[in-house]
Amino acid sequence: MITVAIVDDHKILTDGLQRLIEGSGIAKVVGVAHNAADCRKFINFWKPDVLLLDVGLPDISGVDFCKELKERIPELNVLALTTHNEYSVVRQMLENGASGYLIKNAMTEEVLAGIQAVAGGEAFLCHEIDILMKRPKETHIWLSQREREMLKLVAEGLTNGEIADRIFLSPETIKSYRKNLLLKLGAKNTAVLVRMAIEKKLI
Amino acid sequence: MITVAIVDDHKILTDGLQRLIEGSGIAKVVGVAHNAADCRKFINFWKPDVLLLDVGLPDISGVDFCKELKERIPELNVLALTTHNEYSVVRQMLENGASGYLIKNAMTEEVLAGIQAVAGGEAFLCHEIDILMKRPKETHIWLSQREREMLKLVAEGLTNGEIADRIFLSPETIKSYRKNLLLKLGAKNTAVLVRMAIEKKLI
DNA sequence: GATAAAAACCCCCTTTAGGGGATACCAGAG
DNA sequence: CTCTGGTATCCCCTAAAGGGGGTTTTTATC
Repeated sequence: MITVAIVDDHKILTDGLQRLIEGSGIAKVVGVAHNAADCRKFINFWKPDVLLLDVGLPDISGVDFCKELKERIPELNVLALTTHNEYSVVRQMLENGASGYLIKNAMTEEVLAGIQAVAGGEAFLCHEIDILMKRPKETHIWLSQREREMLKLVAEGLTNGEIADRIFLSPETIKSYRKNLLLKLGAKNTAVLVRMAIEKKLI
Repeated sequence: MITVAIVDDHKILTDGLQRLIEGSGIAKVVGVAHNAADCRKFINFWKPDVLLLDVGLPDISGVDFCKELKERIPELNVLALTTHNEYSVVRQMLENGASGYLIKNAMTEEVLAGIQAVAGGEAFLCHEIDILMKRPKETHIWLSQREREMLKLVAEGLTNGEIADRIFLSPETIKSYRKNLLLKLGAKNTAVLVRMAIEKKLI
């Protein structure tokens, strides 16, 4: 019997999910948490084969939390469970140690398939995400570290001069990065840039 | 026995919710849809006492769909079920005919309490939303129709001149509205304005 | 009938952003 | 060893945004 722990702030979902998993007969739920803090407390007690981890937790970004957990418990199998079907989020989660990725509008059977696969050490992507990741690279927007950093600061409302002071670069450099971001994302101006950055979950 | 229909694109959630409701003994699920189109097709066949309606549907805005349903079937009791705990969303849903409002991280018992209340013709807000709506008006941001329209256009990346052409006003008027929006939301510039507009779900 | 918003308009002036270039260094892939 | 991508820099010039005022009319509320 596979042991599963669930971390998600939506109590209605965790409740339903628990019934669903236990009703399946292939796994049992050994723990549930609604935030990262509780998960940290109990993870060593639960010792689950699979951790179903929501990326939209209230107290920490899912990407950071996944990284933290994998550093502390390298043998833990993390199965991401989110509403985001954005390339950038999936990629960041997988890069930070997630073994699988499910979106919340996936089929119920996919949850069980995901749990079985991940518990067995395999990777697992739900159908929709699998399709998404197989699309040609050109259709995805991917930014370098610096560009993402720049985008965050722009979205915080800093001017080129302020960003320059903050990260010790020339204001002209910031200007160039900014122009490049507009080009890469196909944005007309800062307003659209910020909107796209949020929509595509780049920041 | 109360009859309930569920409209939510997250299949995992609808599945779990169905088990949860039917396990409670107070209500039974007579229909499930994962988008607005299917809901439109079956709503007259289901004739539910309560419609659990997700605000984040893929094919239409929850506010618009709620309005549409209440116009077609005025006696329908809509119980909104969403992830948004923003004043503006709750207010718009209630103004457009929702009888109750639940957030997805509410307690399981609140779902059942909400269904019972709404089926009995009463209004229902889950605890967190109730607290939110009772907060003094000053702590909420509320924009006029025109201001919201303006905010949408700004977030689309239109310049003052372009907005002026679009809605047949003077560019100077747009400028004034824009200044006022920055003031009202406490935003430093357009970047922050757009970010706040999205975060607070004002657009 | 007063009061208070919302809606629409106008001027001046400074700062910032955006469009168009160009150059240089470094690291890793082929 | 070349070639690409990331990083960092600079210049010119125009367009747009932002900060500071101000006025009028309509419409809803008390």
